[in-house]
Amino acid sequence: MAAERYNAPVSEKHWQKVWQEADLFAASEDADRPKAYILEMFPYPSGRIHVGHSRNYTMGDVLARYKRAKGFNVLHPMGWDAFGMPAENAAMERKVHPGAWTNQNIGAMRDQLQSMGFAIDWEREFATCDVDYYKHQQKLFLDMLGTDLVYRKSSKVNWDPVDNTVLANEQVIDGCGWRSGAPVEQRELTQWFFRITKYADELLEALDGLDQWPEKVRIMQANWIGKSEGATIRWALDEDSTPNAVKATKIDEIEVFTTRPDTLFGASFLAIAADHPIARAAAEKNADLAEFCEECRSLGTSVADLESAEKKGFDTGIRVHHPLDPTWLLPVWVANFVLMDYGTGAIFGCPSGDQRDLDFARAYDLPVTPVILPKGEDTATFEIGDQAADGDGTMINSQFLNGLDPKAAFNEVVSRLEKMELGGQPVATRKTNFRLRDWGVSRQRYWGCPIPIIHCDDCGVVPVPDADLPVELPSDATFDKPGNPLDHHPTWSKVDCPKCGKPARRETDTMDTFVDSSWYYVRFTAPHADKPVDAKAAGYWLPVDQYIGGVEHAILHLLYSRFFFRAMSDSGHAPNSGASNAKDGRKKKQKASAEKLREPFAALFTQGMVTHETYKSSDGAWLPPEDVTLEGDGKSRSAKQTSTGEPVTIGPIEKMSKSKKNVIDLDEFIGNYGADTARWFVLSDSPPERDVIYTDVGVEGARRYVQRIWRLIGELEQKAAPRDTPKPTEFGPEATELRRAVHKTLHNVGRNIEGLRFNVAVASLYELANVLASAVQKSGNGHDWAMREAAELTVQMFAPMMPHLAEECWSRLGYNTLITNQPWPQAEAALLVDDEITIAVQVNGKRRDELKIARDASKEEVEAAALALETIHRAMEGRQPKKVIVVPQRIVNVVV
RNA sequence: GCGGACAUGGUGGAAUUGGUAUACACAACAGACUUAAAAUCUGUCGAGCCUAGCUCAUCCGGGUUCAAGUCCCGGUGUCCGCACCA
Repeated sequence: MAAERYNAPVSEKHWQKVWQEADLFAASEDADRPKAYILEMFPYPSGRIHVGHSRNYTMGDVLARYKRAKGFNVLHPMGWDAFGMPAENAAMERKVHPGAWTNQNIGAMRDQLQSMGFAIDWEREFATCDVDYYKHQQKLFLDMLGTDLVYRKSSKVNWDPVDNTVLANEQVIDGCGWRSGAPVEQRELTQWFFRITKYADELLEALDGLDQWPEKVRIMQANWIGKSEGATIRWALDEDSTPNAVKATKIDEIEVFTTRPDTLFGASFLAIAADHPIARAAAEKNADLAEFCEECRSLGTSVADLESAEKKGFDTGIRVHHPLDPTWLLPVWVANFVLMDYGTGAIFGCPSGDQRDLDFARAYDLPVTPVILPKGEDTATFEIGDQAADGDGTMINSQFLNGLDPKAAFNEVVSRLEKMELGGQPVATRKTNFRLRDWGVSRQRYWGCPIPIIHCDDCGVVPVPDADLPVELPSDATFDKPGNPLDHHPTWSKVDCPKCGKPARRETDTMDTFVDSSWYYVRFTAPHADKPVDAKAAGYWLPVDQYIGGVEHAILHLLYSRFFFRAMSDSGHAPNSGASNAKDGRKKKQKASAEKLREPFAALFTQGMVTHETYKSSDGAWLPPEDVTLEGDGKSRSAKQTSTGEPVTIGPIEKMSKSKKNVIDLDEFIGNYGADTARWFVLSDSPPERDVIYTDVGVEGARRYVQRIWRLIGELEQKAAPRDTPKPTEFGPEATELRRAVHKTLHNVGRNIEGLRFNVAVASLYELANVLASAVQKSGNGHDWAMREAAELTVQMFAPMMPHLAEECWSRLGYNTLITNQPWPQAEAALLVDDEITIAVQVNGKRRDELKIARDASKEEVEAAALALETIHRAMEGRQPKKVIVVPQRIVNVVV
């Protein structure tokens, strides 16, 4: 028989060409077939695709090919999230235009994706930096502005005083600018915002309906939205301690938001943000306070930095009156952990009931009064140590609240405060607060979608008229100095006011790239339409049936998209419900509600990353794996640099990233092993939602399987019955055994692909290969027919995962059709169940033996058979069974 | 700091969701084929012991249950997100 090796590079090129010429993956609306929109999060064109990236596209591709075989009309597009900072950095460092750099990267990465043999409709490809894409985005922006979903307000940015430029959080390292090293300041800029908070409740409520999303993502989003029921409480400033600078502002109270008004009698201080108006005013005449506020501001705008910094405060000297006891004065502190953006920018601290407040009180020697007595504690002996009592209990030391539980106390105290007045207004008001903030989208950068606005001295903010769209980026910008190139451009921003005709200025800020990725999945449904959304196409394809991407997008990208999709609908860009698919039963049910289709992604899957060891040379530079030679194994492993022979430090296993150089380039990989091996490898072993570690030996295993299957199919083909041999009416035991294994595997592979458990599908195909290997040695009644069936079904099973190899095998089996066009085979139900099964028999929960018995044996029969076992008797040691638990087809447990 | 996850042999992991723990793969070891190597094939492979068998093992400590890798409570460790990275 032909023992030649499968030549992957040659075959793969061939079949890719065949598919392309047959135009197999072009999608079009077809109301007669159920649709499946499979989408992987589109990539940022960073330059090269590495094996890490290829994993989620492979998963999507397997699903797309599988759904196609199941008869679905599949949309599986690809595009580029092409705006963003790396292109601008490249422009500064290498003097290439961001557009040129980006397009070059896109070209290279498209080639790489195509060499993986993905079943993508390339006709629909676009990049978000294409004018034809972002002009529609400008239209969406304007329509949202028209429906009050967009507005301007002042907001803080990280400012590098040396480079005179705005810094992203990732460009701030230990409070200093990444290029200049200068301490970062905060600056207020007027910026554009999307009113995502308008949808806070809806976005939260709708999470319940996303039952095909991972629970953890829904929880994270719910926490991010952070709905909390509480109250605002107003505290009057004590006149004697209030400095004149504060009095001059006419502010005579501090409003705090709290979720725990019940602990009001445990209050020992108020803490306000460094940017609170009172803090600002007080700092004017207090140099020490001003310095402290400045210190708070130098922490930057990142919440993570703020909250993990040491908790610090500064006593302003100002005192406030307790709302329920005007003679009780509390100090007002400025604290670095209070955020101006959240609530009212002021809190009251109850140290006994909140760990952070307690730590703060202990550090600054503020009083600690317990107000909640935990269950099981005694009033007389209860004391707060270094643990706050933040649980349930009974109110104490709280006057009229004593004896109530916290929930009742909450209502009691708020009701009372609502009736009290301060300056003619109620002292307290019930309030629902959200942690979610409006989405600031202004970026002081060149490489993004221009915000289509004109600023006129007379008319103010003027939207660019539709007829003047698109506002295109100038191609002749310069990148030799820091700051926004659009600001530096000599002429671009100069424009006449569309209203009054006088000279005016264009907005030079561009949009956050998250805007680009918030609606690309809609655009894929009609990428060449002359409006942003073709309502009919969108109505047919949406929602995305399976969205696949990294967990790192669990909150921002996905929440922004959920918002943006709603905002599009509410500003006149809704998908047309009438276009929805009538033939699909499931769709029919959705049709009624499709009119208010609000969720863009019906199902979400978050896949893990591909990781790799990192290597560092003696001078601390990262080294790519191809320049590292490994020696020994286990504890004695060592490495040296191939090119220099210098010793190399083996670092931790980390996510493949360009910056650490621990990437395996896809081209190189495909050149060595072929696309199918790459596909098989990234699907193997690790569950798809978990990280997979790249190792050469793991790849070898995948490569061996490719060759092994190729050989096995060849051997089976040689010994099998000719094509179209009629199915025998009877099969011998060998043939039946083989057929059972094949059909069971078929059942499992389908089930596991559908559940995206690719590693399990792969394992069952490995198992099947072992069965096939022994089957080729056997013969018997009907066995040659069973071998042909086995060969054909096996090839069909792995076709979604290794499509090139499958085509090659299919043609070797004598077909001149494409396996890519074959329907998914149906497993024979009768072969899936065994007549006789093996169940375990336990005594007192310990397995002592197993029992072979007819599948449909009754409980009594199973029990009798189990008790008759000699081993069970021995294990019972003469004791009488107290109880015998029989779980049909599972287990018997004898309790003695 | 806050929020979310994860932890099973030397290694990646499986376990029909509470029912025979360690499927499948990798590595290792032994053997077959070969002048030799590669490739391929076969076998062994959680630990311990008084080895026809028994005991102990799913990060650590408790609990629920006839039965726990799976559920509950308390720890430890690792990873991810935290709003201008994409």
